[in-house]
Amino acid sequence: MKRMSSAERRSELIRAAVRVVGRDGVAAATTRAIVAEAGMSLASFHYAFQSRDEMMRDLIAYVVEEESNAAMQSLVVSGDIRSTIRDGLQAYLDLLVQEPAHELAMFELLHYTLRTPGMQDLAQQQYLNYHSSVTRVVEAGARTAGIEWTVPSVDIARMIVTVTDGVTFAWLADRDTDAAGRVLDFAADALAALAIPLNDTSFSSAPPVLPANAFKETHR
Amino acid sequence: MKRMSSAERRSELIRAAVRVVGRDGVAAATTRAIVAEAGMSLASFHYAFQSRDEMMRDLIAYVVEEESNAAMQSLVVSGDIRSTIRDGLQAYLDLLVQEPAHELAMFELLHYTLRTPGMQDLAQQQYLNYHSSVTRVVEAGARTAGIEWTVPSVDIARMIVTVTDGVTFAWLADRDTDAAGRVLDFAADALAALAIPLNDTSFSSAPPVLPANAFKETHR
DNA sequence: GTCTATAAGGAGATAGAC
DNA sequence: GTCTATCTCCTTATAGAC
Repeated sequence: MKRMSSAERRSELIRAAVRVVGRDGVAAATTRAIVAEAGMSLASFHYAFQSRDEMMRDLIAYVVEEESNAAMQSLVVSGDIRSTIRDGLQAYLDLLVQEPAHELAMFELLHYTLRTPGMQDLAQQQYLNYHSSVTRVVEAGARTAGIEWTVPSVDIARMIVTVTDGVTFAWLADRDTDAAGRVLDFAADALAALAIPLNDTSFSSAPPVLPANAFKETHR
Repeated sequence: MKRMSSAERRSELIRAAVRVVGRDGVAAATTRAIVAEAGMSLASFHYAFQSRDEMMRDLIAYVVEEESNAAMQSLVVSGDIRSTIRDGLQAYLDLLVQEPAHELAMFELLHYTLRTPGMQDLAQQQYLNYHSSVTRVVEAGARTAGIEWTVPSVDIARMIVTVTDGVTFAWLADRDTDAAGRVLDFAADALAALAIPLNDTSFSSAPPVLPANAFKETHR
């Protein structure tokens, strides 16, 4: 294989590992499977990384970063707050149905961090990241829809993550998309009940502007 | 080791495997680890089971059955429906905090079924079981609390499972018990809003009786 | 029925030629 | 820097003595 810097090689290996994990799962992501996917020799792996665990740490940091970015780039405001929430949740469900292996892989990676000694901190970081990303989306959504949350937005975010995680797990098991949709209906109603319209007559008139879109993938 | 019937040996191996999976995870539950836990020789394993996968199938059927039973045996009615729901959810959270490895193991087993070819049906069965167990609890709870659900009870059950799964995952990652409690507060409010009091003047007077307790573990 | 010993293969990691 | 060949360990599964 041609020469490349250690950094290049690490990045190519990580991207190969992401594909293997997404397709076949964490357990199948052996060093051999990863180098085969990347078209490298086995020795190159250990030239770039000291160990498989070191690579896994980097891989997890990489995907968490990627997902947090994805969460921010898609909130389509659809009139009232209830529709906005419901559409955002639906967009996540669509994503899940379209690429189930990806969501399953994210759960498996979390399990890996929870089971691997010395990596619990990474698991905590992973959810801290999700929750703060979704919090930002929730706050942007409130401004755009002209509402105010009656509970802290970080709690709203946690509820959204709770619902998407729960729906994901059940759907992965039973593939009942209609039932998942009914749960999202319920969640959207319940969350919208925590919003109150901003009294926008108290100031001039211009409704609070700000982001044009954010939401959709919710997280992960 | 002393002689025992094949059935006995299978059951002892499964119980040993449950302990290993609960303590160290699915990946650590090798045939060697299991027979060591059970105090048997490696050959005994393959005398009782044709393969490790066959044992895993039996193990999963065993724990699913166990959990479904557990769900039914604890609903403490605490006055109104909102408190009943909240207390049931809290009991589940207490269980999670007390024995996190157990809940993590249940998720890992579901992943195992989702990833193992020819076992997807088991995953479906697993959730069908949970949902129907919780449905029965939800219906019993309605009768005891004298309310009626405004949506099918199987949907109520699915929402409860969604919330407990989602809360479990986030808690396993960040161990934020207070935040988990706030999500459960919200869930209890939202679910209680789907109940309407039964007009118990329409019949004689005796409120619908029935079970003395069911709930608490919710599922799993 | 139950054991010890071993087969057969896959894993992570490394040595050493180029 | 990159490769092939190999080391060592651990896995599931089986053969064959008792």
